[in-house]
Parts: sequence; C-alpha cells; structure tokens
Amino acid sequence: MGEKKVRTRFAPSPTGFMHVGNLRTALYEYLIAKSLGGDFVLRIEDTDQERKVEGAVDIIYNTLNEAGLKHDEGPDVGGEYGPYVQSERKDMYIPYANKLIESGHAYRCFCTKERLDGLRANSDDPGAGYDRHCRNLSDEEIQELLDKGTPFVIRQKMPLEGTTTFEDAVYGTISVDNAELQDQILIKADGFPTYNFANVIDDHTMNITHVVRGSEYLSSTPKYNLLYEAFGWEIPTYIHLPLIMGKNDDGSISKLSKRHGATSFEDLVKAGFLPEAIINYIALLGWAPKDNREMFTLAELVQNFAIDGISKSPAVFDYDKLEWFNGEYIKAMTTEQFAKVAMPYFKQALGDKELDYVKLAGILQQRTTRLTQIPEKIAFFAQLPEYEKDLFINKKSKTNLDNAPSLLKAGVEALEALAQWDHDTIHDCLIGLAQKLEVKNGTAMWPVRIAASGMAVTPGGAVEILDILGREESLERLHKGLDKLNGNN
RNA sequence: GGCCCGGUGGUCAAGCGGUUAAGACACCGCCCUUUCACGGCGGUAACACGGGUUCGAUUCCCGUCCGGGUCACCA
Repeated sequence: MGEKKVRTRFAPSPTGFMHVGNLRTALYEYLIAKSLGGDFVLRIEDTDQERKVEGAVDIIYNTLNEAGLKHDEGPDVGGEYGPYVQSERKDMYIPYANKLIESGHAYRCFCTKERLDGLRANSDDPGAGYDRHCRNLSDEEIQELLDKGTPFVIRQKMPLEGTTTFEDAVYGTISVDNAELQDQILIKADGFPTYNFANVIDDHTMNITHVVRGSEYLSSTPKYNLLYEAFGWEIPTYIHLPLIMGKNDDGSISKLSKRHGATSFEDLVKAGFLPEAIINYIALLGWAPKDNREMFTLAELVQNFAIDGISKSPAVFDYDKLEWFNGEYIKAMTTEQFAKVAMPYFKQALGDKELDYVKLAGILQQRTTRLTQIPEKIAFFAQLPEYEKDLFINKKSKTNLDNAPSLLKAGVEALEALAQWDHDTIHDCLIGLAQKLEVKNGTAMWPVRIAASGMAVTPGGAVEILDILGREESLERLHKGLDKLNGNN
C-alpha cells in the first residue's frame, strides 16, 4: 500500500493577464508536486460568466509554457479527471448541492439582490452580512416559491455555535468561531457554482491532495472544511502562501496589484526581464532553502524545495533585486545566446545598419541588467549624436580642451596608418601611442572614444567602439571631432 | 468595526533558549581600469514595545502597538 500520489492544482480564472502573485502560486504548486513525485494539474475557473475575457486562457498557457511550469493534466493536454474547465463541469455541481440540502447542510434562498443590498445599506456594521432570512422557510413556503418559479440560490447552512479548526502546513492550527461564518452562496441564480463551492467539489473529484493558495483564503478555509465534513470527504493538506506585497507611492504597503506598476508576467517580460530570472526571484519570495543559495534553475528548485521552508510573513516585491537576478542570468549566458535574446533590441536601435552583432553583444553583456536598456546604450552606433566640446574634458583621464586637439590628432594619424582594422591592432596602436607620447593610456583613449561615440558613457571603450564601427566610419567621426575641437564646426 | 494572520537592517532572509545576530539586493567608500559597468575588498544599518517563564530570551507565554488579509450571486 503506497502513499497516495501527490496532486496539486493551479486554478486560475481567465482574467486576461497573469499576475506575479498567481504565477508564484503556480510555481509553488508545481514545485510541491514535482518535489514529491506528484502531478501538477491545470484547471480553469471560469464560473463567473460576466467576467469572461477573450484569449485569456491562451495567456495562461503561454505564461506557464514560458515559465517552464509544465502541467501533467489540463484542458489542452487532457487527463483522466476532465473536463478541466469549470464551465464544462457545470452540471456536476447542482446534484452535490442538492445532496447538501437533503442532509440539512444547505438551503434555498429566494431573497432578491435588492433585498440583500438593502440589508447592507441599512446596517452600520461594515461586516453585516446575510440575515439568514430563508434559512428556516417551511416546506410549504418553499414549495410555493418554487411553484411560482421564483429564482433562488443555494446557501451553505453554517453551524450557529462551536468552532471549526483546521491544520495548515505553514500557519499551523487555526480556529474560527462558527458564528463568524456567513451562510455563503454555493450555487448562484444562474446555476453556476461559486468559486468556493466549485473548488471543493473539483478538488475532491480530481483527487487533489495538497491545496496550495494565497493566504487571503486562510479565513475562508473553515467554510471549505465544513463542506468536506458535510460530504464526509477526506480533507486535503492545506498550504497557504504568504502574500506578495507592493509598495505604494506614499510608502505604505498593500497586496501587489496593478497600481504597483508592472505586475504581470507579460509586463515583466516586456520590461526586459528573462523568464528564468523572474521564476528564480519569485521562488525566493516566501521561501528560502536550508543553505544560503540564491541561484536556482527550475530543475534545481524542484530538487531543493521543501514545504517547511515556506515563510509566514508577507514579502514585498523588490524590482531592484529582480533586476540583479536578471543581470546575473544575462551574464551567465554565452555571448551567442545573449546576442539572440538581444537581437530585437539591436534592431530597434540600429534599424538596417549591419554591425557585428556578436561583438556588440560582447561589450553589452556585462553591463545589461534589463534587455530594454540596450537600445539607448547603442543608439550612437547608428548615428553620431550631437555633443558638446566639453565632453573632451575629463579630470581623471587628464584631458582638457588644451591637450585634446593634439591628442586626438595624433590618434587619427596613427590609426590612419594602420594596415589592418581589428581589435588587437587598434588596441596596440593606441597603447603604443600613449607610450610614445608618455601619457596614461586613458589620456590617449579618452578623446578618441568621445569623438567616436559622442557619449560620455558607452558600452565598451575606444578600442571596441572603433572595431565595431569599422575603419571608414571611425575615421570620419574622429575627423569630425577634430574639427569640433579646432573650432571649424 | 468583527474575525484571521504576521512583526529580525530600506527590501528579501537565516536563526528555532546561550551566536561577535549569517547571507543577498540596495546604499556608501577603496582598489582594478581606455569612460561606464563588471570584478575584488571594506563599511553604514535590524531582533516593535511592556510584562512574565527561565540561570539565561530574537527564539516560549500574555498584553499593547504596528502591518496585512478577510467579511460579494468575484475569484
């Protein structure tokens, strides 16, 4: 008799984007399943017909795919517990709800939406809820309403006293007074189940062993438990995750949401972050390994993940740290790999201009932390920007407007005499020049780099820039610089 | 407001009765250097507060304060 196979599920509702909080939940669900040799299933929770968004399901597939979180079962890959879309399971829920009515754990509520709204409006208690008006209708009353075709919802009949207690794998034992629990709706007037009800039915019928979700569900978990108990079903292992928070403009902190900037996976990718870096970073938002390690591939996370490493306290999403991770991932790539992911950004800055992209990638790789930084860093390759003479002044390099003209002139002459134009030749030429003039390397290099780029800060030094620019364009730019220094321009 | 959860540097986070309270990001210096980066070295900075329990509390208990979550025919 082996243990039951571990099964976790990611159950997003198709809202049109994948929030990082959801992605992190999906990641942990994946890691828990895989680290325990189990299955990770995808279920689409689309019971809210009013909120349907076209194409939203594809975004879920794409994100999971780009993130590498491969699901074992789901609407697209199938499985023996289908269907995996809740709207397609619609007919399953009502019989279960009726069973609850029969056993006295639920009842029909004929109250109108207007009455409910009025209830809230007339109360000064912000926590006021449903007054259980229909909880004790007589059989005759119910039959009469039914005969008239009055629309109704099905509500869960909560115990009026006592407490409900459950165990959470990260938060421990949690008890709530039953009196706190609302008679929540199980089946809506349109016949669709609410999220809370569908979840329990689906998790049970799909044999989910570990229910992993954000800690915002902590306080509604007793309601779930009561449902499991009413059906006599085995209660799954609960694993609630600490929330991911965002910093507001005023410095306060709240649950990460749209107002905190780029908070969907897509936004982040658009902002120049690599999927691997995003995954690595969010894995550490709420979980820490036994040792001090920070860099993890997905496969390494599977090997190292442990539920007892999950934290209880909320974590603030830190873009700086994400950016650091991104830089590390960029540096870890081969130059060819980097050139490949950077290509769209090269094109964006350079248009049709043909340069040696691998060389370009070589000088950019060590100084790029976000792909989107690339265009502005290399725009000067496409066109020499307008620049001020003052750029030739640099204290550290000991250059100024007095010595720059002769320095640059000597540089141009030396470079023009070159039989070959490649990195090493240019390098030796300029170093040799510095020696001949008895100045620091930097003193000879500075005016050349400025004239070649028109920028105070560039990726790569004078040698690299000249090499990439090529002989003709380099010399042309250097002459322009000379003219500028000599006041002919 | 009721209920639930949390509280170690600015941020992430080790720690699980005895430590000079790790590490990472960010920040600040210095070094390296043809600019900026990268890299190397070093630095500033934390156990929310008050009571207990204990020989001894960051660690255990209680209270206070602070923060967050939740109270929908949303998920």
